[in-house]
Amino acid sequence: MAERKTTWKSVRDRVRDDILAGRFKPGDRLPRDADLAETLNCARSTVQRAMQDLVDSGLIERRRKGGTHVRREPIARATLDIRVTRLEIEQSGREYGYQLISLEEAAPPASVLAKLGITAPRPLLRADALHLADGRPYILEERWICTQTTPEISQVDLTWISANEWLIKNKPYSRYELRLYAQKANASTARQMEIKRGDALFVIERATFEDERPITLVKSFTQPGYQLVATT
Amino acid sequence: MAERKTTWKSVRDRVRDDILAGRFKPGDRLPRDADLAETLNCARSTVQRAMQDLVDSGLIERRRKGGTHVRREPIARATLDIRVTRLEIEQSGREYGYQLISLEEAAPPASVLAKLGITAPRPLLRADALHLADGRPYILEERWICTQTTPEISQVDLTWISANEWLIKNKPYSRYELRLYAQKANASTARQMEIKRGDALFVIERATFEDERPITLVKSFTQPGYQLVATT
DNA sequence: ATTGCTATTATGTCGCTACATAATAAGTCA
DNA sequence: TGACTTATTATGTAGCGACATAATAGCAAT
Repeated sequence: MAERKTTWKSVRDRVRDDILAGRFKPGDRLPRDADLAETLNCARSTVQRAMQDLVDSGLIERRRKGGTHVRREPIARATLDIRVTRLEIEQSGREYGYQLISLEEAAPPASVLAKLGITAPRPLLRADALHLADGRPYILEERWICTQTTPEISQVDLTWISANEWLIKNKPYSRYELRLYAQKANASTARQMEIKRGDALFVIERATFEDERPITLVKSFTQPGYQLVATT
Repeated sequence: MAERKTTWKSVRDRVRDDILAGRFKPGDRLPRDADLAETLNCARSTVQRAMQDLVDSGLIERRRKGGTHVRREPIARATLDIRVTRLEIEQSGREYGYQLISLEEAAPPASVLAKLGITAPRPLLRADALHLADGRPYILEERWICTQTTPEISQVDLTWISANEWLIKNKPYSRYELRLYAQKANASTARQMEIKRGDALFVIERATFEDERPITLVKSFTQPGYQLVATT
């Protein structure tokens, strides 16, 4: 009899329901953890865990002494999983192919330096490559690699190994920044991806850092129709 | 003396560093929580919290009895915060404007029904609107609203209130699906957004549900140059 | 050999206590 | 009155113990 147990998730769901049902409105103050624990007949640590989860999901705000409040400005928070391109293709049942297009040391444009947080202009290694699914262009990547922080890359034969896979295995990062946007395909991109010039491309741009030191910046131009899906 | 304390975050960082530095390779098994707790001189619950965080960030996998392993296929996980358009504009210091373009009951295309999980074809309420920043088109939204699950919407004057804001305040959702992609502007979109036909638009498509019952599907066509930024 | 029960192992969850920390309010002394 | 100290309040973090649960291994009966 009685209910089986009070898990922190059930507490979270209950509080969330209260908020979503409007029993607590944006800006309202929620009961203290201790009180809630008593009414729900559980320990405060259980409530605390539930509340922390709601903070992470962006529904509430908590301040010491100030208490817990429903966020005034709700935000929708979603999680994106970005897989390695090879796996993304293989796991969808298609055959993966990789092709190095060019590899050279070059002076990056200011925008690239800015995104990597580099102040003094310096040449970087640029590697362009194509990921193929069943032999057809799937993602074109334009990559800038910091030779200063990753000198080992110069000894790797990127003709066969994707820089991405090498870096993932050999150069861990502690932080990264993602930028998502749309761009028209220019002449050379269109040619390499076998699409029409002017087609709308979804671009995933990722800059990785290790301890604030830049490692690499990669722009992935995806085939028209590509979608990134996220769920709550 | 001795070190001050062992926080679960310090444990997490330590384990993460071990993995990133290659002391544990993909697929390797990590020590049991209990052992780790002993060597680090802390409680198992502290280790457990640290490990759970690493699971959430996609670095490791845990299975009861099976133990903790470094994920073989690393995934990059990022969190996106999607704010209400009005706030996004206001917080960037620009003036927000809203304009209803059209409002009518219509038969949605199959793709819309599919994304909302509706099997039997039925008319939905369609509301198109424009969000303006400093008087210029910023986001064009094309929205389908389930009148069956949200009949109250028909009594709201959407000429002045954005359907988005009304729904957020009055119709909570428990789950949503996000789709991000790029699309060429067609003639009418281009006209409404005051851009050129064929321009590459970044599209944010969101379907919200309450308890698996569909509420609304909205496609937000963003002004060229729009970027979505996520950080770890 | 196959099925079924039991033991083992490692993680998952929860309660309780204790102390830390941040924010604020109240009080105190010059 | 103003600056400093102290108390209060509510959340944050950690420890420890206990039991739950899932996955596996081992053993036993047929």
